[in-house]
Amino acid sequence: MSEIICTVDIVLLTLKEECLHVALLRREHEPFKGVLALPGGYIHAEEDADTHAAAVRTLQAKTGIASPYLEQLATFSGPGRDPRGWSISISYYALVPENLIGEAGHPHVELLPVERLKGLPFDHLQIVEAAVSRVRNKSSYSSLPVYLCGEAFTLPRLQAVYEAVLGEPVNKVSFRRKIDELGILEPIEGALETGKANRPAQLYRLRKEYRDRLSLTDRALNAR
Amino acid sequence: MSEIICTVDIVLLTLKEECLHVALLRREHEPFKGVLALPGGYIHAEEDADTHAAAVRTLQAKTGIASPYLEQLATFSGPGRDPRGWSISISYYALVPENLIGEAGHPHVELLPVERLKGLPFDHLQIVEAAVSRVRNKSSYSSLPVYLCGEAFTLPRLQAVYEAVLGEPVNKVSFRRKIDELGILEPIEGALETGKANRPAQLYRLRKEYRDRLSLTDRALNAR
DNA sequence: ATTTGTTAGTTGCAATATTAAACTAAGTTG
DNA sequence: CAACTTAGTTTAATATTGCAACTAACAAAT
Repeated sequence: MSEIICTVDIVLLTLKEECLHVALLRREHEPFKGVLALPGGYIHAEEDADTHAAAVRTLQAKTGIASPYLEQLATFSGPGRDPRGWSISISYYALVPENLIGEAGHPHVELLPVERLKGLPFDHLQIVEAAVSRVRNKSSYSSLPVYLCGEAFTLPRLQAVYEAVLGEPVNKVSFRRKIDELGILEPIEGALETGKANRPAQLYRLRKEYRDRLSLTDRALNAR
Repeated sequence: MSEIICTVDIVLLTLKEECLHVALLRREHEPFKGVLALPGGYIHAEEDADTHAAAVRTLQAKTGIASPYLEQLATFSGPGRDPRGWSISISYYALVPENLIGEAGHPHVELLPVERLKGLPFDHLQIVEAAVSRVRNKSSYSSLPVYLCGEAFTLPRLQAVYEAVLGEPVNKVSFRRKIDELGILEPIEGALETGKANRPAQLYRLRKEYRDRLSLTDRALNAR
């Protein structure tokens, strides 16, 4: 009955040079040994409390990155996607600030722009595309992109992050109003981003209660 | 490695007496023999092209219903959800008009209101709640609820369906404008809903290109 | 045949939301 | 200290929404 191969795959996304990048690793074993692929691995029934735990464990083991925003994306399946046989991949996506990959991430993690990816094994291209599409969609009516920022950031920076994810400019006044309505940010008292040749910007941080919870709006931030 | 139990479960939803109902069946085998549960079953690796095909097959076999709007919901997993061992349920949700369950559906299908469900085995309550929540959310910015209507329906009827799903009244003028913008409907030439003691309403049908594709708006139909 | 009641479908307008453009604020650089 | 640059706010125009009132078209009652 169940000679089904059960795995998890993680689409770890970050913003690098104002473009979404996905973290890939060279496979250590066959099939596709040496080929760049999504971090993933078998579910360990003895050890994992559920597939989310399997994804957390796998991401930590393969990339060194712990507890980012991690959400289930979808399950991909079929007899052809893995040459070893009928397989299931419960895929997750994660968003992290770029510096976190440099600091906590293993040195062999490679970041590639999500546009014009090619040569990915299995159905990993399809999985990445689904993740990017999900992130773009969700970003237009939620606080999702804040997870691409670090601890502290300015509103102009956050706006640039939204614009990079959405792929289009957004109105400054509307953006600030929507972010205000989301109620997710708090100003860091007395902390300004100085050093640049202009008026310094207020630094903000994510409120504690939204560290791993999204905030949603009913009106989109952009025009989609 | 893989003594993992792989199943699909389907949350088949319909509108009955203006309330969302879920289709349940009494389990024929242990565990939970005789208890009302979601239609579901093992993935057949020899036979199924993927989990979507497994869901279609299972739904057809257990309820007699073929090719409704069927979409993947999420994957539920863990050692405790099924007493037989570490298991995975790739769950799907489907929307059908009520009469379809009466006609094509097997006679032992039971429809229960999704509110105040209790006594469901496994984590089926959680799965139903996730499905209902997804449907409510998606309905506010898409054409999803049309799949709860039959072949032909009037705009006032469709509005009542939206209101039942969303759980709140929607503005008539705005509703009609949004539905018009969705571009999913075409009037059935010369077909009016007669017989009632008032002006007859125009009958509409879903355009061919949207029979299994949603149409989305960026502005919600309601206030959420 | 005409009036009454009821719901379908539209129109006009007031209230609300969005956005562009202009403005003020506050720093660095030359 | 004038020039420049970006932060953040204000104002006004534009677009969207939603209420209320309207006309339309039927059946049932008179």
